[in-house]
Amino acid sequence: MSPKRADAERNKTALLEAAAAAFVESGVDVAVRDIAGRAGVGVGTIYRHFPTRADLIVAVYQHQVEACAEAGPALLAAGGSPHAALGEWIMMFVDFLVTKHGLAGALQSDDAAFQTLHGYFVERLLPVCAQLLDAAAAAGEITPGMDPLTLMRGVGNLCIGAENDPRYDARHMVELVIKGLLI
Amino acid sequence: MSPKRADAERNKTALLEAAAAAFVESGVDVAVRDIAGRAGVGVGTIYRHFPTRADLIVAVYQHQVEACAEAGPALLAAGGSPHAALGEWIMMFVDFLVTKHGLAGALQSDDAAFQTLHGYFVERLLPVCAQLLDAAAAAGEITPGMDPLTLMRGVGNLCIGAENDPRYDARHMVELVIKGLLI
DNA sequence: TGACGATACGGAACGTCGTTCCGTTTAACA
DNA sequence: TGTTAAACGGAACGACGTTCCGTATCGTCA
Repeated sequence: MSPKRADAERNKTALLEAAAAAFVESGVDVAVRDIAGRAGVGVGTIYRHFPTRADLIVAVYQHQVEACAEAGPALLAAGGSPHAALGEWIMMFVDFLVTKHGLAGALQSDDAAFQTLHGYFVERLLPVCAQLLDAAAAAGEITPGMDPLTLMRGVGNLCIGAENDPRYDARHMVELVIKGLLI
Repeated sequence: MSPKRADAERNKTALLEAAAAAFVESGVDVAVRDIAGRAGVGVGTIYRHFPTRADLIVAVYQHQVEACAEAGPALLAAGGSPHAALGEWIMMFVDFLVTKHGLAGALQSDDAAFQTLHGYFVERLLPVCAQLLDAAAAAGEITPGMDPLTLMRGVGNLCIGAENDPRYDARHMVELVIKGLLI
């Protein structure tokens, strides 16, 4: 499964570090050549390790997405109300998204290359969101029937551009949504 | 003020029609050459009449934005509660946005060329939104202090991608926001 | 250790796009 | 109808994502 050759492994690591730095500095839409330059490799090497930009983005942020996914059940078990847990979890997701320049935008792009990215987030986080919604609905705190995908996509959309314009308060919008979920 | 030469006027009209058709078919991100081809002109002619893509988009949708702006005071004067008027007005805005492929996305783009577009929407619709918010706050229906720009941008963001994925219900998300505004 | 085959590398090359620029055309008017 | 200024068209340019292949390097085995 892991690459056989040592140089391949080295380049993959260098690319992940270079991409992470480039994403922070220039957003996830940074030019492929920039990432390759930072890592000291040719552009061909990028495409060999990460066939699409989405693969690279997923690899860079995998750990943080995983942490977010695991936080869901933990918040639910912490003892507060399910609706409060849902609210806190969503805010964690928002905090993650708004600090990644352009990630929220890439998440909703209809470009075929980003389907992998969208798919990964949905696959990993949607069940967590659904579990929190179910718990809150079972507790009679929110109106049942809220679609988890719509909620997650909506929250993701609300984060778009939040880092560019200080006048736009994405967190406030998300708080309105969470409040609007209540019975 | 109006162009002196008849061919210039003709081309401008042809471009507006071609752009409107192209936007419907391929979204507001359609290639410049496509629009020029539809209108039977060279690409240079596009840039002469509409220096930026935003100028063209604004020109195409100006009438509908104007209608939306004028609907605000009308809804307020119709006699219902201010919060209901605000909700209806926002839904009008949503109905407008979700039928224009990619317009919501372009609205929040941080590309400098789209500042004109963003600026036009803000300039024309923000005061209307502010008036509705003030009326609802004065009536004690919503918590005061909601920033109109945040609300408008948030609603616009919620509409992004709504036309591409039938599983995502942008209107439901906006309804949650409107409900969340209530005291 | 040295040579060989497989694997991975680098960057030139290609197509697409937005944008600019200028030689050519054409409308307006005297 | 001749003159002139305005407008036109599309070639040209640079940036970008992506592909491709000649070359370099790694791992292995005699």
